[in-house]
Amino acid sequence: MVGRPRSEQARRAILEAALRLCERDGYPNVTLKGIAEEAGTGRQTLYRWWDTKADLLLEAMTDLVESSRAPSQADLETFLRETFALADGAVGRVVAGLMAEAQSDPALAERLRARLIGPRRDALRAVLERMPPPPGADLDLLIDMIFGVMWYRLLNRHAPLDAALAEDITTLVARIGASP
Amino acid sequence: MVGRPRSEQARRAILEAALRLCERDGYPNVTLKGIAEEAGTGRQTLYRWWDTKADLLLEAMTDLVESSRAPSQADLETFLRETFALADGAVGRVVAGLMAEAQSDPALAERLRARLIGPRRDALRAVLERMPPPPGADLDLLIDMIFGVMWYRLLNRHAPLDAALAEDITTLVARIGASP
DNA sequence: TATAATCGAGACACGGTGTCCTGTAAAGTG
DNA sequence: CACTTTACAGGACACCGTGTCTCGATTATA
Repeated sequence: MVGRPRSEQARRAILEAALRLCERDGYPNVTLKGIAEEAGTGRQTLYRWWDTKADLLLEAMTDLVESSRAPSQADLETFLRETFALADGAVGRVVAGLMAEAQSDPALAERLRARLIGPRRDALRAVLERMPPPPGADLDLLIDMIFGVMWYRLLNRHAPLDAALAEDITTLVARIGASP
Repeated sequence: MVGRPRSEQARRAILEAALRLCERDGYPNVTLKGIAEEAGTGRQTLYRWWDTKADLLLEAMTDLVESSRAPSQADLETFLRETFALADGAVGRVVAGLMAEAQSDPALAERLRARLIGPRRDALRAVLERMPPPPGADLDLLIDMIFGVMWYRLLNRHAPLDAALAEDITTLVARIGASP
């Protein structure tokens, strides 16, 4: 086990090419063949390091989300506004594509939960617990309802993910906390 | 414009074959070629009447949902329990597959909203408006949160869609209605 | 220098899609 | 009873993305 080391340059070129193509053509229209050509790399190099297109984009997404990590010390409305702003753009389309693909790939579904969805749930839980006063209701259900709205709108696109939604949700959560 | 009429027998055979294969292999693993073979029909017959696999399954789903239409005169908890029971089985998997495919097919997304999601939203709205007392909060947001949980769990599969969830949501909605 | 793992590049089989064609069957019309 | 029109089952075909394999060249360690 010595050999030539993995080229970090090739890895970055591939991930950046994948993101570029996702923005231009949309996640579902991106192919591994196209990524290799856009990155100027051999196709085998992709298959050596990632199992599928989804696996590759999941790595690109985690890199991107972790780099632009929100302070998370914020209050609920700020947290939601920043989360929705991220989800409303190209990142949201890619993540929606990953969720779509996870419907036919249980292993991807597992990684998606572990690397993206789980951590975001933990972050929202921390924000809710720090609220004055913390809502008395079942926190898990509250998280499901808040992120449920986000995913529902992200996938079904019947309404926007904007600052108004962040405000409305915050108001509603406050009402729940205020009731006996 | 006279000619041989469309074979209702072939139509039913195709839709039933599609549902059978979805239960056996899962929606994403079903192919138009496989459906034609299972139904004992020519492939051109499928392409003549449906544009895509999703289009075909959407028709099968609407047929099925309309045939097993819930009374909808029920209270919120009953309505949710019946809805979740339907979504928790094979129907839910197919619908999740349709939503997944809609991420790469805007026309399908449109039909999905018009034929399945929209009507269910209307039904839930009617139930909420009939509640004593009707929740004062924004009904659209409430619908988004309730069906949001359902879709979130249906797609992400981190928790079940069961009677307990129906009860918890009903309790939470009652608390919202009780607060000023 | 020898070994080992990488790199870009291309060839290949496989499978699903969507179109086209053939011969046959079932309706309406003269 | 012909004639026209459309649907039917079945097969052939090109197209495209996937995933595996091979090749010679490159870049590290021992």
